[in-house]
Amino acid sequence: MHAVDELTERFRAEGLRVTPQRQAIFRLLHGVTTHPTVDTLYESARTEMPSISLRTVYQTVHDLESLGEVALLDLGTGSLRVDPNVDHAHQHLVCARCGTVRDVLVDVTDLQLPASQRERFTVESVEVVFRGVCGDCTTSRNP
Amino acid sequence: MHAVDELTERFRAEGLRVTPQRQAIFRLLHGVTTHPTVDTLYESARTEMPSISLRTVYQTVHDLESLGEVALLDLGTGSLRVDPNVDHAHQHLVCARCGTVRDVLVDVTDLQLPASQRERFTVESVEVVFRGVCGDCTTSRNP
DNA sequence: CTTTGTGCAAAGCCTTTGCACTCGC
DNA sequence: GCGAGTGCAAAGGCTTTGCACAAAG
Repeated sequence: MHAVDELTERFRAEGLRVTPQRQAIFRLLHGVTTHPTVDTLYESARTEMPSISLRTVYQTVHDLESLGEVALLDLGTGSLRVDPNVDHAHQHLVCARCGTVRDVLVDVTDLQLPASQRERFTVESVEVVFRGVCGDCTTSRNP
Repeated sequence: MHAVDELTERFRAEGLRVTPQRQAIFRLLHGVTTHPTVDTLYESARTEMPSISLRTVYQTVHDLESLGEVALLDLGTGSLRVDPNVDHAHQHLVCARCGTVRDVLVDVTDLQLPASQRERFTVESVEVVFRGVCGDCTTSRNP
């Protein structure tokens, strides 16, 4: 995801307005390597801007998604997660215990549809989710 | 997924009871190659058993999942889908337009975590979702 | 000044749950 | 008969939306 001032330019170029609320969200997401839920993001934003509303957070992350600045992931954890790391293709590790999502670089270009399917379905993207247990959960609680 | 009478046995062996409602659901799911939502399944069941409730459908599919007879998928289409095809590993094609889910056989055993991650995350399963546009949607509506 | 963004609260969608009754086994 | 299953309706999460006001450009 781009930095705050670059996002400001991009938003204006698209006819979108840039408010202090939006800039706070830009700042919170920039450089982050986690995958916060919308609610987490909302709570973080509230610490520095107590009156911000959940609606603003949703609208802003959707605008960011439209511009291709973030990806919104539904990884089956019950809520939307914002992935600000959209530059290079990466996949996700999802911990079944704590729900944490982590990036992992796995080359996925080898994954091709069998020839029989290739004419009947146009692939636009491939998502790979590794489900399992993260290191923290393994050490803290044995099954 | 097993046939109705085999499921009946399995359920009883687990101390679960088998009712006409459950058998109707067994019947509707057996041999199906689609991935119905819970609601679709509910509507189908109602045609032959009008008094059945949504709760029964949810409880039954969860019981089936516990026995490993079906998989419950959250593919980001907004609702749970029941996949009665759990025998051999397969992946999914999800149409971004109509939401249809289709199976596809793609060998995924080559997908390994990089060595750096392998000690910090225990993979239990790998899910691959191909997102794109299915044949029906391509022919019926060009962008 | 026009138009988009914001805050609040309400509505939506899907899934889960509490309760009393039914019915397998 | 005991206990799991059922139906109903209500409650729970998370996300979206209608409205009136505020503020960006």
